[in-house]
Amino acid sequence: MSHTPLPTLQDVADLAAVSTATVSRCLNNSGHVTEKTRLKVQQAIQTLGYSPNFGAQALAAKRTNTIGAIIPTMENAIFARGMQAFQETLAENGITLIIASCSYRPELEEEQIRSLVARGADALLLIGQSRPDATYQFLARRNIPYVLAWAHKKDSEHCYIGFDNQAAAQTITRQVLELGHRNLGVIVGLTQNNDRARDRITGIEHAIADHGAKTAPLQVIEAEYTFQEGAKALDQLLANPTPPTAVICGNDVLAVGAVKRAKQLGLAVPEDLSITGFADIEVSELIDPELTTVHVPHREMGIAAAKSLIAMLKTQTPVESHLLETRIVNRQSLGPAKPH
Amino acid sequence: MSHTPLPTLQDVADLAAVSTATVSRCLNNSGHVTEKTRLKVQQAIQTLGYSPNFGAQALAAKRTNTIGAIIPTMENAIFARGMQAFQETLAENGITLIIASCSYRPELEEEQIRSLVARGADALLLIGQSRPDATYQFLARRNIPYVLAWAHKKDSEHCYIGFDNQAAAQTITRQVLELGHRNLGVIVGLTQNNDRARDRITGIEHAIADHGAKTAPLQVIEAEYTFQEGAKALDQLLANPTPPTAVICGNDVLAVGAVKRAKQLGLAVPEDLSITGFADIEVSELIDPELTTVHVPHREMGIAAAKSLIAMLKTQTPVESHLLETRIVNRQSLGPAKPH
DNA sequence: GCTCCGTATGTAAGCGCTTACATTTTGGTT
DNA sequence: AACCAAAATGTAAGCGCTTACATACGGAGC
Repeated sequence: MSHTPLPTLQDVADLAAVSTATVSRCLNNSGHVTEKTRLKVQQAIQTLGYSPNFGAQALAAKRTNTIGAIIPTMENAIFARGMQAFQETLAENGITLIIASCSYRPELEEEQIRSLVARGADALLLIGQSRPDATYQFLARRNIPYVLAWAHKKDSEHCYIGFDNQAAAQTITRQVLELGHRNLGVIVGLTQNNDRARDRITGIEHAIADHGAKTAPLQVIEAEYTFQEGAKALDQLLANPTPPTAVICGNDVLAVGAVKRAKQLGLAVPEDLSITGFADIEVSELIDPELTTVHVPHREMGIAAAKSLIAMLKTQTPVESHLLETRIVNRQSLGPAKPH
Repeated sequence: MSHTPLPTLQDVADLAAVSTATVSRCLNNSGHVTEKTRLKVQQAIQTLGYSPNFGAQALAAKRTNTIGAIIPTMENAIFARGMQAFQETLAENGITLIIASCSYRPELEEEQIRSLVARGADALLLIGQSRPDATYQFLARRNIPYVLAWAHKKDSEHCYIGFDNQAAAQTITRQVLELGHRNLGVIVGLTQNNDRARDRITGIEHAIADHGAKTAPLQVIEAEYTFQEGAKALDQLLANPTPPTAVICGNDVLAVGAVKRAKQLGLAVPEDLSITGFADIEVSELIDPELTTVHVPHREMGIAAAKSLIAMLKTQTPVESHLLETRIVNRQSLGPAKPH
């Protein structure tokens, strides 16, 4: 299979009998072109099957119309729906998304950030805030706009597009306490490099402090975000001489794993043990009993993040943070504490 | 925040007191550079914080080190693990992955293919084979290598990296028949634009024909790949005056939805109704009873696809198809037919 | 009809890299 | 010490676009 070289802008210009500048102006509809010539050019593009060369465009225009996102994981559904919406919104605006994942490893995230920037990403979406100052400086140095999603912090220098993890955890914990539970267990992601997980623990602690009732000491287990780890964590919690009557999970994946394990152990959920989740991803409705969890506005968040980034790119100025609301979805896995 | 312009290759060359050609050779380690000068250059790159300009690199080298993948959906986990492995393997070879999804819509896929190529994808991964000739011609015209994953066809002009959907479906169906089931239902994805789904149905039909036993007419329901649709499809199947005793699903998501629905309806799985899946994704072990399903070598497939594409790019010649094995994972959702 | 001005179009200079080809250096031979 | 091939390095011509600036054009106002 031989191939004639692909047509270039020049070829189009020649065929349409105009200059390359005019063709370029048509392509980027940057105005100042008569309808008549626009048509001529369009015609030429059609017949040649022309399509601009990406590299040349990027080099000359100093932008790639590419936005990068680095998420902790693609393996489970936590970020899937949000990213989908993010992508769709970008696509509507002619921007391509490149996703990388970093397995919750900060040094890998750092590497991915550099790689995406080297790849020409015009802007970035990052998850949460905890990363070295050097990284933020790097982005500032290159003048790369970014938003931090899945979290929120008031009066920050960064642009957050997310929700208040602490408040959300606090709310669901309050509800658990109001149902009479006084011995709580917590299963949460590895807090080492995960500010969201830490915030959720803080929220739980605050709820307990605020409520005032005398409670057993809080038992916290950290676990990787897999069903299996959620199950193992539950085992640990139950090994305690006074096991909790309610387990608050920092994540639906963990919660669902815990529910499954509880059932295997012959515990009725929520009669013998209440379990709550966080995120409201699809599986939470799959498991029996269905999960009572914190609903996170995945799609809204993705859409808002895309819009903010696009605005930043257009105006070259920072954009306000955007706080989204979470709410409790009451399904079946949370019930009143057994009277003793 | 002002910024001095980013350092260029020339700056590095100046600082290291060599020519730009030498720096470029270091960067692409294309040999012919003394260790001593390599070190000098490395040094200069370090102190300047230099990073190559993507557009310029792409323009000059006529390649972007980018590979595109267009998958039907990111919303559920069907392709997640395979894509993760694909990505990792590409990354090891310095190649960036851009993923797009097309929601099982062919016209959208077409658009995405063009868009990824326009963005400079050097090669593509596509799912299955069914798409217009024009699309394949487009790729040939641009000389873009591609592989078709998640499927396999002997003696094809295309390079397949996948498994035999028909054979796999046939095998699990045989097992169902051997357990005495004579009235089978099928829940499968929308076959309209999904050759894998069609192949699986064919496999089921062949198994029945081969087995020879007298069976009730096969009832096939098509459904979108969501838990809810799987549940609805089961309802339809059970509405039949002689409902099936075993339901073969073309997909774990559908199967899991069906299992959940069966339990809601008070049917014991597999005592009252057997249900099988296809894909062996994470949720299949989550549901109770755990799903008996067809295990698909997700990661191997992703890795093989990456390697093939890389080889094609390097040698500029086609690469052999690669058939991967599936196997049945016997868990709990398939049991013997009730004697009547 | 002439001037003036706003709008449409053309000209051409890069953008920062890769690479074919030319040139210099190196080190082993005689 | 002179010679020569092989290896290392340098030179410079693009790659295909965008865009600042220059120019051409065409209608309004006098």
